[in-house]
Amino acid sequence: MARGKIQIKKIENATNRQVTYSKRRNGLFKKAGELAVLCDAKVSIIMLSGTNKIHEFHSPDHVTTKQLFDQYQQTMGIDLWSSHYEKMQEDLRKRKEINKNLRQEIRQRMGDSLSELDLNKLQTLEQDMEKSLEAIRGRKYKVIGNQIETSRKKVRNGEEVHRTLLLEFDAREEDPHYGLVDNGGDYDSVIGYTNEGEPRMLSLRLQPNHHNLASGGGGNGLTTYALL
Amino acid sequence: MARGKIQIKKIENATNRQVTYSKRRNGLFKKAGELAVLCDAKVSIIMLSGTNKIHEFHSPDHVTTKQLFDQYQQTMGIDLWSSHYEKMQEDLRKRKEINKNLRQEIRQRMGDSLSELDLNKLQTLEQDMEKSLEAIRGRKYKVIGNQIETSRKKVRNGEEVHRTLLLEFDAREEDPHYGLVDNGGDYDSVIGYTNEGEPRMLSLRLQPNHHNLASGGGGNGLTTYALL
DNA sequence: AACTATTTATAAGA
DNA sequence: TTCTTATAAATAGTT
Repeated sequence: MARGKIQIKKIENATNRQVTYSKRRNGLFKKAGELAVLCDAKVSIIMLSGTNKIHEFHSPDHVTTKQLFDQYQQTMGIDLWSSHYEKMQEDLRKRKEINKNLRQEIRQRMGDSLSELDLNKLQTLEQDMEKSLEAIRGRKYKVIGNQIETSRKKVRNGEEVHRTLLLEFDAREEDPHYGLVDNGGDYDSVIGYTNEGEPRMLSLRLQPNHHNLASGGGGNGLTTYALL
Repeated sequence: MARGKIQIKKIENATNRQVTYSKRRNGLFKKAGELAVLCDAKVSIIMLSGTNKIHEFHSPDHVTTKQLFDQYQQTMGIDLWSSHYEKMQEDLRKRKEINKNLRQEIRQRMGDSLSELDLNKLQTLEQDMEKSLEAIRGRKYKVIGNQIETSRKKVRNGEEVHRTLLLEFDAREEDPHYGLVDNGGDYDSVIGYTNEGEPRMLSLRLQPNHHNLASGGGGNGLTTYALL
């Protein structure tokens, strides 16, 4: 446009290109500003240079890019980020709906909000609940059973410990040198229980009832003791 | 800029302003296009005229406004709508969590996923369910009761209609000129039922049983008829 | 929308 | 970058 016409195609010389970019950018912004004033329009220009630098022009009404975008949307009557948003909003909507239904179902299963159910549905729900209640009771009994089993094992374990202890007592009586043996056994820990921090001591005398000792091999050699 | 310099201030003549807007807009867009090509830049112009019409220019790389905005954000390293977006995501997250919990609760109320409940919770749940089941049963019986009541009323209504009809038959027999009277009464409609489109006719003879006719005032004067 | 006198933008050089 | 300046391009007022 001056000192010779140029072809409108990419300027290969980088420096030259940069200079032209700068000059023409100024020109463009100046024109934009004039246009905005002359014609009472809002003009925004956003440019990304080849080196990814951003240059913006906004006529006084626009001030910020966000304002431009907001106004753009408002005027266009669309939501530009709806592509992002719409899916999200749809998801949100569905989830709200599901949520509502789940709550409703729970309420019905809790015995509220039954008025909207007809006889058939009530019948189904009742049967459903009976089945579920059965399952819960079953589970409860299973848990109780497990606990009984566990405590039974603990008791048995305790008994075992006692028996071992008593056998040892017996052994000591018969062979006193055992009295100094530290066999490292910690029976308290075996039954998961310690007297630690309990200064009170319980002393007791145990008297074996030997009525079963004769049963020999195979039998589990139960020995019971009576507390005196 | 031609045929006389102009002041850069709002053109008061509306037509003139509109013309200038159009001309200069074209000039601006042309310059923008040239700049984009010459300097390998991305240029977007968004204009809002005084009459709120939008005009846009995008160099080929930008194509859509959304792309421009996306690139703008990317290059600026900011997310203009993160405030919107983040709130939404947080909401979505919460709702998913609630949803999960609701489902879990329902599953437990349905008798599944009980393994994570201890005895205490099972006990509570069982009692809860019993109470709910009671409520459901109660509601069921109420619905059944209502249905019975409704059907009883329908039957009673039907009986009433029949009674009225039969009284009329009696009246006609005693005073034959009623035979031509169209009293507009449509008993079928009273019981919500029409024989319309049913060409078949049922003729029957009715014989009043007068055993209650003597009861006089106050009594509802019931008369029963036996079908012959 | 077309014309055109004039202003403005700007390419190349400094 | 900025200035200069010859020249291309844009455009205000007119038709």
